[in-house]
Amino acid sequence: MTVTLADVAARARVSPATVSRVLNGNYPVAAATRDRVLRAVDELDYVLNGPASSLAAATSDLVGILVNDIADPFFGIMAGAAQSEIGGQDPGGGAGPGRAGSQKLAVVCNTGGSPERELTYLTLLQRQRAAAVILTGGALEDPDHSAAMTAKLGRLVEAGTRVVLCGRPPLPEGEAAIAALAFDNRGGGRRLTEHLLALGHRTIGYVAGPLERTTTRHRLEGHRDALRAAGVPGADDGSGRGPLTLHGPYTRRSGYEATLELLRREPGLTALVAANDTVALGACAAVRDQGLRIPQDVSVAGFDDLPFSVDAVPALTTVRLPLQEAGARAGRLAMGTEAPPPGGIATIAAELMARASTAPPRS
Amino acid sequence: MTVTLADVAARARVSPATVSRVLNGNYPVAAATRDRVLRAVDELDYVLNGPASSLAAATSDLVGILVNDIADPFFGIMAGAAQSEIGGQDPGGGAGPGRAGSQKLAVVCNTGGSPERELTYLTLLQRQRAAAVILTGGALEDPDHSAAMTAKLGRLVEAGTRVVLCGRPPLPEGEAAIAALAFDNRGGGRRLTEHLLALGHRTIGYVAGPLERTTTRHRLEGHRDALRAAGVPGADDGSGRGPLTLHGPYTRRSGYEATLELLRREPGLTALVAANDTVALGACAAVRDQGLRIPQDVSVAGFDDLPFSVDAVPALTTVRLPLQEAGARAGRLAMGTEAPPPGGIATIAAELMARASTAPPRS
DNA sequence: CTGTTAGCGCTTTCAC
DNA sequence: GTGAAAGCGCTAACAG
Repeated sequence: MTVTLADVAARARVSPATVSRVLNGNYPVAAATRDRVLRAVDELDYVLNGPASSLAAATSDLVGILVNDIADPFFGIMAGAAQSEIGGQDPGGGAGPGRAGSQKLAVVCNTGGSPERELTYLTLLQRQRAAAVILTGGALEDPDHSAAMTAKLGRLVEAGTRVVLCGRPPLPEGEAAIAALAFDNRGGGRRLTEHLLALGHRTIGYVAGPLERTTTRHRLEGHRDALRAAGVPGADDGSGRGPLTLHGPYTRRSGYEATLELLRREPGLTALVAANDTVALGACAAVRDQGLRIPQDVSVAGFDDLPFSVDAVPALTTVRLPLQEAGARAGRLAMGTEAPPPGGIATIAAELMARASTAPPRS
Repeated sequence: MTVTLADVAARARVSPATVSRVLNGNYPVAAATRDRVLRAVDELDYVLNGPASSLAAATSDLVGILVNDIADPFFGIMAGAAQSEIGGQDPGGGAGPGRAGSQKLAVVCNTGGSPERELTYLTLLQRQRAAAVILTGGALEDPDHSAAMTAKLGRLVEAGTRVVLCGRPPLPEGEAAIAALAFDNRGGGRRLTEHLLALGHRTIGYVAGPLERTTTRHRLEGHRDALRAAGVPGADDGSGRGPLTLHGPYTRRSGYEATLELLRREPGLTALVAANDTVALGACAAVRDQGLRIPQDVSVAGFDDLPFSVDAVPALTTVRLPLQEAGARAGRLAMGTEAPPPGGIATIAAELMARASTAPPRS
């Protein structure tokens, strides 16, 4: 029923091996022969059988990109940039319908933040003998899950799959073969709070991300570092959860509700730091709904500098993460077209974007 | 080196065939045998070889979801919902590390709006013998590309791949086997403009999406329909491009620049309709930068009702599309767990969300 | 530069 | 309920 490589070979009056060589373009073939083969491919509308080819070659052209939330532009931007580097080039050499050169198939897999699904996707990709896997965004810090991840990634590496971490800290046990592009969440968090402190704020609420996520912890630590350095007390009770810190998912709703609660607990609050820009938007809405003005009554800051943040009213003070660049670099690392950073680890700087949503406190 | 099914069979003292049957669970196997096999799988940390299995079975468990822009939540929301339906269930039966039941691998492919990449991805998925393909968002209306798409999708269907359109109108030549979930962009566009007309606006600018996209055309047609029905002239010069209509990509920047231009051309503008919410945000920024107030001086409206729209200041009037529901339904159609709509085509309603960014004109 | 020959690891009749 | 055997369609040595 379906056309096979043998059919093409017959029509082009060459051996299957030759057709394979033409298609893979990784072997010298006479121009005349190649043309004949290519013509046969087009005439028969032949499409390579991926599974068969992967089986024989023991590798596939699948590259998996794991994201925690595909509906969040934070991940979409990184994934899109990575995908462009991987599968974005023009199909090589004026390809006809049947061919697609040595194209890799970059695909994004949405874990929804679930550790089980993360592992499941890795198994599925391992099953497909994926050429590479990119893990984006913060990791869960649960020891069991960490161990399972380390083991699974180790097996992938062993099987020849390239593994790249993008916006995620290196594995605890530091598999050397795994390149990591880590965001400086801690430094960014610190600079953001320093900015607030410099403006004169002393009572600062913090709407943090979900517990046990590296991203959450690092941003929070940066915040606490700044507070401590300035000798501002009260934000840390030693448990890592100050009375002015509330945890929740990376959603607008979480920002809204946590802000209401924080404002209730501490009416003297003059500034609010959110886990990210989306949460900050919710926080802004809550502040406003309480009849307070931003930034006159309460300053609000986010993190990530997603595209919509500059359009918030007032424009959101935040910390810019070069998501596009990081994603692209991860894509190149996955393709092997860029050398891994020294030590396998690169820290990517986070830049403070001071805008209109923060100002000196009222009094 | 890597563990194969034969290794498992040897360890469990059964034949490879039996292991295969246990793993696929689609055949009677004695409980004792099954346990022995499962134990061997866990002990050896066996992972099925996807390509080999796909080759032998002539199908794979890959499901492709094509999106125009993965960084746009419009697509992220649909893709995430679809992916949940497809690969989101718990791995069947307390699966150990090696197994992943009959899990499908739902993957999203970012075309970036490029017709070539769209075709390339379809070829790549065809190559992998994908179980299903979901195409989301508006289609390009170029006749050549349409023909190529129709041909390629026809071939996919022929090869047993289920094809679902989500938020995309049915193919011109209407392949019966392709289910289509189409948004009522036209009706939504019409109701939005009717709302503006009812408020008293007569000079309405329109920042449209890219040319030759079904989504762009349908929304614009709805707008024109409403104008025509109300007897408002000037917005249509018969070419389908009124002087108050400007086309551009679905970006904030496009909204910003087009709005500046529109305001320059027609200072008497009292309302502005944008291609979508993202564009509307850019439009708002431009209006504001011109020293005009929203909605007192100029009303602004978007389309899609993305999550951030309600947080815009003022909250954005827009048209809500049930992206989540549509994506989930597309996922179920792709899995075959939901019956296709009668005739293979369902039109999904678009609901007007009148909010604070629109109000009666000044004078 | 091209053809021949073995498999790659799994599924699936067909027997038992 | 289980085993044996025959491919699935391609790639990759080897020859020539």
